[in-house]
Amino acid sequence: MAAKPRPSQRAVPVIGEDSRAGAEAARLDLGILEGHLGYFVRRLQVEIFQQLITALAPFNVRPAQFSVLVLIERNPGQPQAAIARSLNIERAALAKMLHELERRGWIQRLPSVDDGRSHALFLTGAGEDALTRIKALAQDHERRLERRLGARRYRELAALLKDFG
Amino acid sequence: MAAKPRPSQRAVPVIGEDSRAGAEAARLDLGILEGHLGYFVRRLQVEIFQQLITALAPFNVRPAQFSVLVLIERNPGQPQAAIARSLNIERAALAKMLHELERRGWIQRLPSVDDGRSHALFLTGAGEDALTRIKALAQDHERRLERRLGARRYRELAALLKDFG
DNA sequence: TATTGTTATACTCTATAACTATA
DNA sequence: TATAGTTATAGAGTATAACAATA
Repeated sequence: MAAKPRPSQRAVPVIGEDSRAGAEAARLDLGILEGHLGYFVRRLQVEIFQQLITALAPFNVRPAQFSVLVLIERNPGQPQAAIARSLNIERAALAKMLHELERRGWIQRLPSVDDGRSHALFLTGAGEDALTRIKALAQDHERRLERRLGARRYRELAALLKDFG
Repeated sequence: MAAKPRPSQRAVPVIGEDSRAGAEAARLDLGILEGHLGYFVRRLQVEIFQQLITALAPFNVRPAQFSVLVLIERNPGQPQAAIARSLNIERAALAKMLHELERRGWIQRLPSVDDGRSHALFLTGAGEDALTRIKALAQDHERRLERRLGARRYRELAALLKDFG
């Protein structure tokens, strides 16, 4: 079928309500995607992470590494499994990540006194120093995001997302 | 340093306002992550996509493939670059994805009449049939998501995310 | 010169499975 | 038997660079 499909090449851009000056490229019709929350959540998440990665580039830290460092700082002595559960990271992935953070001299793994199987995680002094500066960069990023979204939208989004856990 | 770090193994779970019955595992203190919108956007996005992937599993379709099929259906004859731009997908990644969709017999690439470099994209009959059913599964998923978030929160989130473009 | 589609590479993430050592 | 940590693998997503054909 469709041996001779109509070449319905409509160069007419289907733009939505957003018709700013010099809209660079034609936006296509999103169809049913307009009704899918996940599409918009994904786009926002990608934009935020791209900017966060750029913001943390001076320390070559990825968002996931940042979140692990923060949890270790706030919950010293916890085993890997607890960190992994709290952040929804696979144990295997976390182990690899911790090797890298240990190689950089930012974290320590000490044998747990309670449980011979587990490691108690701590930041080193260098890790604390690095994280202090990384957190400052992350806060700058967050303030830029707040400006980008507008203070009201930022606040409402945060409230909606936080009380759904 | 920290030759003898205090074994501050506090098994006391730091739980927030969410103290449901049988809170399975101790939630750790998220620290500064509580103030980062990206953290919560990411968690929601991961949950939505995991459920969507499960919902679309009968057709072995990934979210990105789904969005490409929808855009081709709604914008027949468009070249690959237009799809890639609209969905924020790399041209190279889209080319690979289209090969797979073509292999399944869901899409066609015809030489563009306007531009010798580009391919005009169309769904095949089989592609239209598949997409009709895939969209139904996606809609079921969306209704589950709406129930999961609550109708009010779902509606407010959608409104906030859609008008930020 | 710039753009379209393509191939190739690399790196991250994610998901599994299998293994050890402990519980 | 279950759990903690490790290693290995495979798949998907993302980001680049390079190339041929065309504009």
